[in-house]
Amino acid sequence: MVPKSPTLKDVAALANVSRATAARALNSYGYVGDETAQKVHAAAERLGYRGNRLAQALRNGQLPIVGCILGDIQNPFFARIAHDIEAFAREYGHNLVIGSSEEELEQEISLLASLRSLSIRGFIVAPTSASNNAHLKGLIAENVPLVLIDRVAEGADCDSVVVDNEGGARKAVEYLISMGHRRIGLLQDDMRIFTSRERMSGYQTALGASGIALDDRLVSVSQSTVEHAVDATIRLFSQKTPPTALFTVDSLMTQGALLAFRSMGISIPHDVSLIGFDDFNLATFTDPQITVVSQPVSEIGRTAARLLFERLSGKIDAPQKIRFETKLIVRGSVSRHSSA
Amino acid sequence: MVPKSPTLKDVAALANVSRATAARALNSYGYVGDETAQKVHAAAERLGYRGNRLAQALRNGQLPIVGCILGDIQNPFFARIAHDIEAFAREYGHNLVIGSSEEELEQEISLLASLRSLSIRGFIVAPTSASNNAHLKGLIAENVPLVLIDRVAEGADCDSVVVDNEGGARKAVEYLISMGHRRIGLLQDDMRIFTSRERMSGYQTALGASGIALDDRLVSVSQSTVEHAVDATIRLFSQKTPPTALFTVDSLMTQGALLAFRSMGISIPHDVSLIGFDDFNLATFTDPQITVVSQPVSEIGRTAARLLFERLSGKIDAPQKIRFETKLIVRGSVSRHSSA
DNA sequence: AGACAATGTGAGATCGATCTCACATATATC
DNA sequence: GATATATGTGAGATCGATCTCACATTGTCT
Repeated sequence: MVPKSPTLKDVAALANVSRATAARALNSYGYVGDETAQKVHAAAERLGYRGNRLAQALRNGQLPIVGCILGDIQNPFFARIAHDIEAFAREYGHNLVIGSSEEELEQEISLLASLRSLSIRGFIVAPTSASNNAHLKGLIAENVPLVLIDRVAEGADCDSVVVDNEGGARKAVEYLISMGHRRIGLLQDDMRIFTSRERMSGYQTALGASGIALDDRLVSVSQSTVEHAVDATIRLFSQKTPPTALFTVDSLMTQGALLAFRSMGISIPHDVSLIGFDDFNLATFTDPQITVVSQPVSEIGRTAARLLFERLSGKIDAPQKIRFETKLIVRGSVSRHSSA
Repeated sequence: MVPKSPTLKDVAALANVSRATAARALNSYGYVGDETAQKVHAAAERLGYRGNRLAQALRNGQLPIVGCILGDIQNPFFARIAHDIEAFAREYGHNLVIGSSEEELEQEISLLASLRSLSIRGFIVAPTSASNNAHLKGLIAENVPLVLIDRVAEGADCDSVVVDNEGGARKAVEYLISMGHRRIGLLQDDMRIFTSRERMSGYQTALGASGIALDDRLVSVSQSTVEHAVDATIRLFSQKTPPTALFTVDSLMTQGALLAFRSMGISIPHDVSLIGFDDFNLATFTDPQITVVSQPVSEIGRTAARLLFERLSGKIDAPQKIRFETKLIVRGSVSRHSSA
């Protein structure tokens, strides 16, 4: 029969002191005699005492855990973000709980409630909906440390880290237009998502500025997986007069578009030009190399974590809203389009 | 000033009953009068009472959280595993804490200790070291629910989910040999890692069976990132007599190899044949499409989670050691090598 | 009517750590 | 020597929920 984990009570008993004295000795606060402290440490060592952070948390009102609710950890962008947040949290003696909203509002709400009831210390959330955010406002109203990442939510006045989605998308589409394209397709995520709205807005603004009419037939909606993007791309390019260029709103969709073009026998950039939002591992390997709107992924997660831990350590000034710039990286997947 | 979260005490006071009665009403156990139950539920509703799982956990001795310690969440293989475990955990009312060991033994030990002191319910771990595992044996000895994933550890007698690394690697190398290759390179991870050892063993066994002498110059060690793999591949192929084929032990290394070959002007499969362990999103997109040893990623995470939750629910029979088969998927990155 | 079981409820112990207050002793200052 | 401060320690309250035991009432069976 394996004994239960040693508790402070056990340490105190072995050291022949009270629990309060043992606590003072182990945590170096208040007054403790030198000899007594040594006895307590020796007892703790002998028993293999490691403490119960659960009990600490109940007394303090907070569990040293931060929560991270993203769309899908399988998206390399979110995986990188989670990785950086976990590394940051670890440096501050915290652990990271992850939850995938899977872009479902109810699931996001449920996850937040679940983690709230664990009394975790704070949240980094990529909101599923740009507009349905009473649950986020509720957290803010209760002064729960919260940082929005990758997306913001209407009326949610708290720290946030995003990139210039609209500007990045606009530059991409402007570039395609400057290369002679007029029928530019858009591979789009759910319009409830902030980044989709912003990137769509950039797409529309660029077209509008060039006097090109919006054409709904050139926009295809896909969930953010390679598989869904393959289908959406095939739908888009099976039309009678398909686009001559495609702009995709994340790297999984870019990869899905590549697979779809291959299966359709469409050559890039000969038959169709392609620009994707967000860089990815093999973007420089594919033939041709993919032109992308890159975002500073190495900064986003870390900055969000820093903002959160600043809140956790008591910072109370106005919410910080950080918006990183993007950069159009011109590689080889765009060719000039000339109409006959 | 925002009030603190309502507690059971508040609910009991509003309903004019004791805390015990309120608890019985809200959790549907013991005897509670109908009218009393209604009053308690109405009070809870009115106060927005959501409970404190921290206090519950202290009383029960366990936090409804499971921990997942993998190498690096950015590896798509681990991202998929974490995703599936989190989804499974959520169905059982648990949350998932992740920790990246970053293939550092001390970090894995520290993470495990950290999570132990939170009294979380169980662990799924991809051990950093095949042989240094006293910390894992310690958990097992204390009957902590533990499932090893992707790798096992010597002497750690607990549930595990792996694939046939040795067999998969052997098949890959046998295939290269059958295509006439004799100088077969290996892009390898740290040899402390179980999967590296196994895949190396498969590589060696296949060469040995064909009477081909092992050549240390054909083995390059890399950490499991695209960047490191690029460097390791360049080192391997900058030799006077480089390999005519390359076997890489994970998908990030495969991608790194591709990038390295591009930068070196090496053509696949014309100049070098390539087989990678583990499939990846664009393996069928690249030109040529990459031949891979595929593992059932959609099964691994879920199976590990199922085993863990079976333990959590009281299963006490002998540890289950599951080993999935792999499959060689022949695509276009291997060509026949004929010596002049 | 009496015995026994079912029903309903509240008080307080418990989980394990932290913290405060009370008490005792030692030291410093006037 | 008296007073104030510093030092050292233990008892028990506290966090918030669950659970057990004690007590009271109601219902059933003989």
